[in-house]
Amino acid sequence: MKKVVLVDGNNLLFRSYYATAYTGSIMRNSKGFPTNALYGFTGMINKIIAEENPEYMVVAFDIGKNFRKEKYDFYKEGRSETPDDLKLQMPLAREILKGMGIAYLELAPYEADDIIGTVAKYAESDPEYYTLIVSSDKDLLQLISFETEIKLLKQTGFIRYNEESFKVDYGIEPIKIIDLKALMGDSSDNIPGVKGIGEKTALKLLQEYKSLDGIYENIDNIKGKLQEKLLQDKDNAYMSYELATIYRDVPIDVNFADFKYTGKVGENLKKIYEELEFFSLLKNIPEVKKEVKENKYITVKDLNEVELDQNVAFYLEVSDINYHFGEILGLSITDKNNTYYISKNLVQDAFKLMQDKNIITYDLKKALVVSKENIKCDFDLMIASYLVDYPASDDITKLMRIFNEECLTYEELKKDNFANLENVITLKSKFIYEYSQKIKDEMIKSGQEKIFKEIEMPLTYVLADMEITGFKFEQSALEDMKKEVAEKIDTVTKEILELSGEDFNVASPKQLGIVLFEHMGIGKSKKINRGYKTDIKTLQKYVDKHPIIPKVLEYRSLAKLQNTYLDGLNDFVLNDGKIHTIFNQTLTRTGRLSSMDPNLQNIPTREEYGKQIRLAFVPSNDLILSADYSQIELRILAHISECQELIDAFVNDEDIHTKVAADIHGIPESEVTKHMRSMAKAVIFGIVYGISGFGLGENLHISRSDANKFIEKYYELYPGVKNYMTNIVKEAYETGQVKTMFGRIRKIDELKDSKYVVRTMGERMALNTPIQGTSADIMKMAMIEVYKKLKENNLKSKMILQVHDEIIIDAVNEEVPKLKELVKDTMENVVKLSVPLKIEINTGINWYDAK
DNA sequence: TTAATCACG
DNA sequence: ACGTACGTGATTAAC
Repeated sequence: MKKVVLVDGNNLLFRSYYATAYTGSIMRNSKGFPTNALYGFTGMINKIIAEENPEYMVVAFDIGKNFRKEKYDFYKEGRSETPDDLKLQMPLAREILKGMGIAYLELAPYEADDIIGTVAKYAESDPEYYTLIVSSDKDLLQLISFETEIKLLKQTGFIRYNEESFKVDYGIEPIKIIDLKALMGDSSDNIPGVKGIGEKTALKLLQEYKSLDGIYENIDNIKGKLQEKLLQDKDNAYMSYELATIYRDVPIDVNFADFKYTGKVGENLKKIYEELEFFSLLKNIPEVKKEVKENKYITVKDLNEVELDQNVAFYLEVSDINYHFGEILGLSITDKNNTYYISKNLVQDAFKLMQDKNIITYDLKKALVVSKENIKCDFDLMIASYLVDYPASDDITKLMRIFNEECLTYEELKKDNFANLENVITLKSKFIYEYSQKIKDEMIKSGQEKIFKEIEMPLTYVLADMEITGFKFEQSALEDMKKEVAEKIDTVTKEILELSGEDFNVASPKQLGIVLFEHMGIGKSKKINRGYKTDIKTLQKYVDKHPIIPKVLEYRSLAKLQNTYLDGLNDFVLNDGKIHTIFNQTLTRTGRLSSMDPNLQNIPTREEYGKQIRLAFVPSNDLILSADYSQIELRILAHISECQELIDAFVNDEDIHTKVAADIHGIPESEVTKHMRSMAKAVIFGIVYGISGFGLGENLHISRSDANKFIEKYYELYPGVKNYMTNIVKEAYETGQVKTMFGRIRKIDELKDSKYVVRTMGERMALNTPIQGTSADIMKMAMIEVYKKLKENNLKSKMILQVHDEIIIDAVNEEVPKLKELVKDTMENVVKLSVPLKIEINTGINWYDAK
């Protein structure tokens, strides 16, 4: 016997909706889309599957006009209109079922009941099937038969009726539910029945006279008021009979093969759950094993048998996303004739085989770092993709997806313990071979070939070397600090709990907000999503209000130090005693690098205490040398805006902030106070970011109008800057993009957005990107030059880090004088602007001292 | 998974 | 009336 489960879909949706809607606020996703009915619906469907384990399953829905309503327009009258929030969710219920691989049926003008009745009828005609109907609607009880059962859902739990148990409970045949309804009516459907007869009387009558007909045939045997009522409403009774009868001949195709439930989940289910933010359900989706694509390749046994064409693409797979921790798993090479799979023991030799070829790949830096081979490659598809705005993730399959080239993602590949390695990497090298020319053409067409050839590709080699070299990290240098911080956190936590008079998690912004702003009533704070805002800026306002505030601030900074740096960095120290970061060369929208695992570009320096983390960053040679560009972004602003006043100031090596302060106040530089200088500094930085009067006011704790005056004055004094800002934004709107001095492009789609906030953000990006991006370009060029000269001069000192406007060199003592000269000269002269570039160099026995 | 917070240029 | 400074990464709590 095969089990067919028929579900009343509408019933489930309504139940789920009203189960939570009564509170007034229903569950929605972050976009405000209602999700309560769908959440309950999906949960119930899952529960039915788990409890019933169906072989066949169909969910039926009401849709369109209703033939009962057409005939009797009072039918279901008085029922309140389906709420919009529920209507919105209905189509998605169908989508979820599709995703779950469950069949559904709907056909106007029939109701879900009729469809269920029809399918059940088909099932009854075939002895192979037996049916279970799931609903909370008692009307459906009329469908119970020897082959059909009902799981009648109750507020909590359910009652399961078969023919026998139904008879025991009701004392009538299931089909007599119709007669019962004809007598007692149904207020929810506005079926009249016989006035004055309820369930009890109706059942008594039916037990005695078997049916509605039986009752009227024996009407003379019924006495008094009851007879009167029955005669009075006879027409209504028969009409109600008709309305209550489920129509079991709905013209639908009933093919049980279509209803087969396999448990196989469709790919879109994940997307729907993500969209609805059903994270708990997401976790329970059985992993869809993608079909492994048919793919021809040669598994290489002996490299001597491989004859490669001059143009080759390769892809190297590594066992960990953080390739410093991974090992080579295998290599694939594609040329115009073949694709080869090369197992890991042959990889090093395979690179030798490719030595004199024209090589292309994806993620050259990874290959350089992991193989330690000197691979001469002049086209990295990852970098070209980055420049023309294709996905340039460390997982090439994101890019492949764009071109509909299906391939297991790295995560999927790894989850399976790399079982499909050969297939996957051969697909990847083939993809690189086939698509590189197209993306290269787009890159050249965009005018970024120079950036690609002269900056990004050479830089890859420099970064690979820096990553391989690493930064020596002396954990022991932090031992005392670690102990001290742990003790301080302990004390401060106790103090905070004592001052507040309650026990809570200080690290929880939500709990902290409640304690400070509700229980202690320290002040007001902006309400955000999950509670009160408790960031530094907010807390700072009340720093003198209550002694708990400075303690919380202290706790925060100590916890940060401990978690991120004192404890966090240790995980990244390899056996060589060094930290090897990964520079992401294809991530930022401005052209900057980023650093991760760990991020070495955000090691503390602003606060003296945190700065001591840098004591642990030591040379593996003799000294740490730091070379940083002084005010490079402002110099670039002066250059591209052609603002003569600013250019002159830089040419004359003036203190730019003092000069601006003096200009704004109309006083000689000698009279500029510290305060005036720092205000001017904030204004200047604000300008570079495209600040508003409001923002500057917030920042400087001055009124908005005063801030506006500052900005106005600034524009008046430096009209070139104002001019630049106007023009660059105009250009950005016209072309949809901005460029750096060296032609790096950033598309700014935000400018096309309909929302004002988004557009103004786009304008600020347009303003800032040419400045930040040009600075990034200059730094990259400088790094390439410095690297080249270190090699040319056979110096053993090594560049190990870049922090946007600063490079760090692990220096050999006797090379330091030469090094200082070489680095300063190279970095200052890497490009010629209308203002000089200025380098400051410091050295020390660790990173802390090199300042 | 996302939000809040905080570290850097 | 709106909503308010560019570019990043790591950690924790909350959902």
